[in-house]
Amino acid sequence: MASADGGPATIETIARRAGVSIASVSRVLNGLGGRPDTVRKVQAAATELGYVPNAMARSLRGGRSGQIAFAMEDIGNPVYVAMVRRIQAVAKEAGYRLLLHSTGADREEELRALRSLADRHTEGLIISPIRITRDHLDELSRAVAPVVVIGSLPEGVRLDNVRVDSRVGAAMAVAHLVGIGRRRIGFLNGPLDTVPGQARYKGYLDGLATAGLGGEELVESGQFQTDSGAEAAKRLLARVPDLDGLFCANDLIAVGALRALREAGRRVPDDVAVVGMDDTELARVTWPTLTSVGLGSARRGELAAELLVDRLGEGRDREPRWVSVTPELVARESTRS
Amino acid sequence: MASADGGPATIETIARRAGVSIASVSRVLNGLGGRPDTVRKVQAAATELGYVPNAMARSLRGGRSGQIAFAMEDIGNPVYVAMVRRIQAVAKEAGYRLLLHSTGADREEELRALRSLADRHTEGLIISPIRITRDHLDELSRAVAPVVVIGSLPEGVRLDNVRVDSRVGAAMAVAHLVGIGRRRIGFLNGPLDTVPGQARYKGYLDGLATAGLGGEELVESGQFQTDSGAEAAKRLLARVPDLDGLFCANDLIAVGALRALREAGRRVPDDVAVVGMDDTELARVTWPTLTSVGLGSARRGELAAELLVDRLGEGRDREPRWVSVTPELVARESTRS
DNA sequence: GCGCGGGCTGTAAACGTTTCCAGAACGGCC
DNA sequence: GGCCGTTCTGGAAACGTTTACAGCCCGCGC
Repeated sequence: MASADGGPATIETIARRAGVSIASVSRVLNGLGGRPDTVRKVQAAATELGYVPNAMARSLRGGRSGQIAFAMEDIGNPVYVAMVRRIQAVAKEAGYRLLLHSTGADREEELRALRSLADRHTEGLIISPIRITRDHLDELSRAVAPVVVIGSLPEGVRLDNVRVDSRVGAAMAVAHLVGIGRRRIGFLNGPLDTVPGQARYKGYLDGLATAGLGGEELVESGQFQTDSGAEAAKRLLARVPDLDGLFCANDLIAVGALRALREAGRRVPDDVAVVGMDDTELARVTWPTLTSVGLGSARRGELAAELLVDRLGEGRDREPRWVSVTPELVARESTRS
Repeated sequence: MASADGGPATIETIARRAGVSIASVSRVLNGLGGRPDTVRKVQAAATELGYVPNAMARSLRGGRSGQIAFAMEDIGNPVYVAMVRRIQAVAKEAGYRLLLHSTGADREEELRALRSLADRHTEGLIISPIRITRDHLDELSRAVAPVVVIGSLPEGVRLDNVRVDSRVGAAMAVAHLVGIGRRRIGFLNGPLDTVPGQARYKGYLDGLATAGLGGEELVESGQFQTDSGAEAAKRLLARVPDLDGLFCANDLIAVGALRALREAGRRVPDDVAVVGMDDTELARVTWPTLTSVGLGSARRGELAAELLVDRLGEGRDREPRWVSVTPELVARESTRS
């Protein structure tokens, strides 16, 4: 139990009570040896006083805060939930606490996260930016502590990086739709000026070209969100009444599309087959359940966390490492033929 | 730009370059006056050196870490997403960072969160425990820094608290089902040994009693999760083939139930009308969209954060405050008559 | 011209640790 | 019993801030 005498116990309090020096207290509490009876006395005093080390003082001296951070766009997107879970697990395993920044894709917020590296609050950062500008990269490379990026980086950037080829993933989605006999395949995308928006758009074109369906782009863009997806779907249906396949740039958009299709009286998959992307928990929950291209979000989170933890320990000076994960299509009811 | 000379700039570096003492540097940087030319010199030096104050040193001296934490059961549950969003907003507004603990309802994990109060890492904690034992309360009341509980507390506990009467909410759900003519109303609950499990169960009974339908309990219990909800629904259907209304203790369970009902060939709402609870984003995404009893999760998060921030500032010594939010039923397709 | 008050300034202490260093205690060996 | 090597110990410095305190300089009023 904590003693009543002026604030929480410190090593000094313990030292006095045990009749030893603060240096000995510190050593015993950190398991660095000591004579058996010294150890006993110190431990007794510590538990009697309900001692808890002051993390701030420890960090100040040791230069380690024991915290890492993950900056993502939006905690509401289930794709990040999967990442956070695994990052959390790896971080905890390695003795780090996890700080979460939900940036809303706001540049200012991302900078706040970077700044907490500079103020020593946070020892390392995992960031998953959806827009990457030259500016961005400069900031990130100049950061005073290790940064791991989840998402594709331009060639030559010297940062640890976990990526997935979502262009290939998008092409897989189109190929799957073609494989079940669809020919008028639309694409609901997020903003084109984002990294994933670009990659998935290119993959969609790749897929059409491979199937010999090129030449006509049935594309609508919006945000990577449900409501926006529903609206985009409505616009596309109005433009292309004989649509029979639909690829959506993420599961949230797909969920919106399913709703819009239903409201327009189209049956899924009979009239229009739908494929989402990210393979989040949502895909198992909709009706019909949603075929989706998994981009290994849990795995990416895990890899990123491992890279970061490694760089904070052993791998302090190793070369930047680029790791990648391969997309995988999970077929469900929305494309049953 | 940071200077190359041995590590990041400190007030000492600045002091040397500006030709003043570290005390003056500190004062200028904190806006505590100084002669105009001193101020100018210090500010110039600080920006030239790209100075960022070391948060650990500052916390050590000032006793403030600028961090608060939120401990919840599972980041995957959308009900917490809503809370986190608002807590985040309030915290940021008041100049605090938010640390998230996903405890998995594990006692050990909750204790870890409490311990980070003791080690001064975190200045205050918002916790939403689903099980509350005497033990729990003792720990919480004994915490060395302010704690706000989201969830109902027994009488007499001296802790800030934000609550919602989910018993009344559950009764509302049943009343709504009765109102559209349902008579064989089932209930899919989470674990009975949790606070929400208890309250919702009682509310279900209240609802039946009010409608004169008491006497027969069509209840199945499981976890507060989708898959568990689907299984519970299956069991209930097997037992009660003529079920025509179903109240689920949260939206995740309801989503599972919708799936199970569909697989069993029951139409919603024609054969079985369904009501969920929490009114999460999921409710707008399912098909049919889900009628759900909202428990003001965003509002509860916001209130809790405000209580905590207040207690960390002005309200240091005020009496514990209990705030409550009223449930609200949002009717959607799953109970359209 | 002198004394006085007010603003600035610098020195130093404090926050609670960890760790370097020199010296003390101890055990074993001849 | 003396010497040596090992193990353990306590004093003190260091981490980077903030802040109490005392001294300085300045301008003002008499």
